[in-house]
Parts: sequence; C-alpha cells; structure tokens
Amino acid sequence: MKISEIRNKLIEKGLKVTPQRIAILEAIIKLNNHPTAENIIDYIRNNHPNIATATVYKVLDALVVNELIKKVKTERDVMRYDAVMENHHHLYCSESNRIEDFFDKELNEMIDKYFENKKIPDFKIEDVKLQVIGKFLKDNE
Amino acid sequence: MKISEIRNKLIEKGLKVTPQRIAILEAIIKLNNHPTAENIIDYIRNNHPNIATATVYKVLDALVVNELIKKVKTERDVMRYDAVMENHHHLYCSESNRIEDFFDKELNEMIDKYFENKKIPDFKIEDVKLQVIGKFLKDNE
DNA sequence: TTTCAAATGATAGTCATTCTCCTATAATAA
DNA sequence: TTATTATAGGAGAATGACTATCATTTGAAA
Repeated sequence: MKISEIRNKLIEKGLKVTPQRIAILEAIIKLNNHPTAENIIDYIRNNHPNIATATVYKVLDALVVNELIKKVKTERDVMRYDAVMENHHHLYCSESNRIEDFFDKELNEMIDKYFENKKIPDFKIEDVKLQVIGKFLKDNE
Repeated sequence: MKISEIRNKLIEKGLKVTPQRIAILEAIIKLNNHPTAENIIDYIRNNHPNIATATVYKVLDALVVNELIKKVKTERDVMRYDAVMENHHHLYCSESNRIEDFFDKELNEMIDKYFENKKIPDFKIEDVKLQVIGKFLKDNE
C-alpha cells in the first residue's frame, strides 16, 4: 500500500494526516502478522526515533475507533492489531502466539444462512467471528 | 452445585482440596456471568476476608490448567472466567461488557461437517469457537 | 502423628496501557 | 503566505491487572 493511499484513508475518516499516523499504519500493514504495540514501536523507531510510546497507543486507539484497523486478542497475551478490515476469522496456534487471518466466503454464507433460519432468542446478531484453534503444519506461511 | 461436588472435581484432577479453592470455584459458579478476578475477590472476601489477591490468581490459573474453568477474553477488558466446561460459544454485547454462553449442538455439527469436507491447508483444527457480537433485546437473562 | 510437597499470605515488582499537561503542528481561513 | 485554532504529539508519571518471591502454613499420604 502506497503512502498516498494511507493518507487518503486518514482524510476519508476526517483524521489529520500526521507523520506518526502514517508511520504507524504503514508499520501495521508491513508487519502484517497482528503485531503488538511493542512490535509496532520497535519497527517505527528505526525511522522515527522520537516517537513517544503514548503517541503510539493514542494513534492505535484513533485508528481502531475510526475503523482503519482492528484489535485482536487471544487468551494469553497482550492486545494485537490487524490492518485487514475485510470480514475474516482467525486461526490461533494452540502452542504459540501465532495468529493468521482466515478468509472463507462459503463459510460466512453458510453461517449467515444458518442464523437467518434459526434466530437466537432476544439477541440481534451484528457479526459472527470464528476462533479456530489448532496447529500449523508448516513453520511459516 | 454442592461443595462435595466441587471437592470431587478437585480430587479428580489431583489437586489438593483447600478452602480457598472451594471458595473460588463456588464463586465462579454462583456469579455465573463470566466474572473477572476482581468480581471473584469481592465475592469471596465476604466469607473469607483473609484471602490474598495473589492466591486468587494462583488458584484461577491452577483451575484453568486443570480444565475446571476456562478463560474468556473480549476486545476491551480484562480476563474473565467461566465454569461452564461443556463446549459452547459466546454472545458478546456490542454496547456493554455482558457476555452470555451460547449452546447449539446443531450449529456445532454443521461446522464440524463443513471443516471435515473442506480442510484448512497446513492447519490441524482442534477447536472452533464462535464469537457472536450483537445486542441483547432484554436487560437480563 | 509425622512428614513434606504443595498451597497460601504478604508484599514488592512488572509491564502494558493510560493520564496529565505542556508544546507543536495540520488544516482552514484571511 | 501567514495567522488562527483545534487537534495531535512528547515526556514522564501514574495506574492497575497480574506475577514473582519467599517465608509460613497445611492437606493428605505414610
């Protein structure tokens, strides 16, 4: 993703375009495996040594509120971030902290259809996410 | 659930039966809506004023490791605990911290069948959990 | 009842995240 | 282009959930 695209995303959301926001969004996209705030800080410090930790958290929060990134959380570690906004699920490794995105349109359609026919009493569904826990059979994607 | 049942659960897992463990397990079952460690501490302090905070965390950890309770986590708050071990999913309120258990055998069977036919490449599934996000139409269950 | 591994209590420590408050800077308008 | 101002960022302290440490206690096996 080009910087001009990142810039446009910020403008679309009515957010001021700052070097910090560009650097952080860029980092999440480049790191692309659900980085933690710490991962992001390490990454951007190379090019932006003076960025404050609090700023990173403030920017991440602004990006989440404005739906440019999402938060992902597991049962055992800190908050992580994901720049993929398209509806998707997650594969969680049961032995490590690895998380991968999982896209499956057919599955989504099946689940949507299921809940259309069988409503949950007194509950209005907005979104359904799968957490698929298991083992990766190869070390890296 | 009677205390004798709780006692038996601990013994089955080879855990020593202590008043602290009984009180904490009892609290999670009684509170029954995914309490936080703080909720649990508040609850048991009534009858067990001398229980240490660290003990609560240690006991919770032991119970999770021994599969007597589960951890539940949302995108916005601290760790919560659930005494329901039967396989189930969760309904998350998009506007509050409310979480409810959701059981649906038919759904589980459909999902199992789906993944039997359509494997995820290089991934061995151990468990699939749904996070159903939406709004509750009544204030309390 | 004795023995001792395991559990608890008290408290300090850790560390991710947030708060405070002051300064700097994007975006808009003159 | 400069002035204006709301918004954003920087620095460091504070917060708070959780963990570590270690001395003391206690369940339960022998």
